Amino acid sequence: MGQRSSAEHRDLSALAPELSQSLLDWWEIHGRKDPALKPWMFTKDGRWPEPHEHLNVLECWIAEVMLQQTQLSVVLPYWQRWMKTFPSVEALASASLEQVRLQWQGLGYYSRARRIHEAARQLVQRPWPGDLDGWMALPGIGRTTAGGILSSALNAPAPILDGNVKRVLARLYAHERPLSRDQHVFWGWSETLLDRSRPRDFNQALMDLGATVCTPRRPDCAQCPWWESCAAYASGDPSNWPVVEERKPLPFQVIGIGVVINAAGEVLIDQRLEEGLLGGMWEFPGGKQESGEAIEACIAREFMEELGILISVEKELITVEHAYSHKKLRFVVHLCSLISGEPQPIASQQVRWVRLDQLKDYPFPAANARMIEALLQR
DNA sequence: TACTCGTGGTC
DNA sequence: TGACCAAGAGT
Repeated sequence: MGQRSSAEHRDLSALAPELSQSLLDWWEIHGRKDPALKPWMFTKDGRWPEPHEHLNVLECWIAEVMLQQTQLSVVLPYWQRWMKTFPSVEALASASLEQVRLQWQGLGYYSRARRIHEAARQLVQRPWPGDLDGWMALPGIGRTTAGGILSSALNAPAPILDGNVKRVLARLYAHERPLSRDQHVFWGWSETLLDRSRPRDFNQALMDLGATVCTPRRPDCAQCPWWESCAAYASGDPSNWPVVEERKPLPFQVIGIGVVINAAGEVLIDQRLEEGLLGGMWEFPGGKQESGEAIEACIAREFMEELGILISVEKELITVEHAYSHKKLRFVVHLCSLISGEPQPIASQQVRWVRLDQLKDYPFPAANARMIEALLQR
């Protein structure tokens, strides 16, 4: 398969009005228009908004960020709780980053929480953005999120390009390269097809189509309003699109973790650096096992290197397997005792002794939450 | 461009 | 049951 230029794709711009109409007709009947599913998309009296009506921009912004790489059903309870805790941008801006992280705990991609907090602190100091570039200048908001906010809340004519839309477009045009490539081409298609008179409804319809009909596996083309125009359908097997990326196997590592308990019954935790994996989250200290190294030796070494203390490593508490986006880890967790030294934040932001009943006040990543559960049930 | 950055649903 | 993949952004 050689290089293809966008000029080799069909030009659907002349057909855009017709495609938009058939998509919106489908959406009126089959779209995910349920206030229990995405409440930020509805008016306060529970109606789908008319074209001239605006929605709560804060609610849409928070939802759009939470929905980055995260499924609708997962986001909903987080969004509900978040809007009760931080009902205004002032409430959000005046909250501590720690409080914000606690609300985000379990959602993943934790830099999103830090960036929302930073954006809120900017927004209470100056007027809110009025256009795409203004929104994109805020931390954590890229073109899709900005377009989502503007089209959802204000019905402004801004295109979007999320995973659903990319898949639909890749099939519609039978694009011959993986979704990670040719971003400008996909953006051009999304903008070409966008219904300028109903951008809110159109964008929602396009995403709903991808999520419910033009699905990754076994697309239900019999229900698709665009089947007659779809190049992938015409090819005979639409599931051949999008073209699959070649994927590398996840690297695997064993991590030794120590739960040090002192005479007062307190446990030692540390806050990770802001940069990198799980930035700013709290954890039980530990680190990578080196080749040929016993796990007990690994844990003792990590505590000496990263906290400057000597510990004795005792019995195992739990082993947790956890897959991140780009690596797979096995955490082997041992109970430990302090022999000598005062813990120092050598490789972390801070270290702290806390009682077991205080652990719930600290944001922990999912793998650590399982360790805490084992510790509390011990 | 290519890589990092989480977690849970789904088959 | 491991692999794929979600309303992507930042660097």
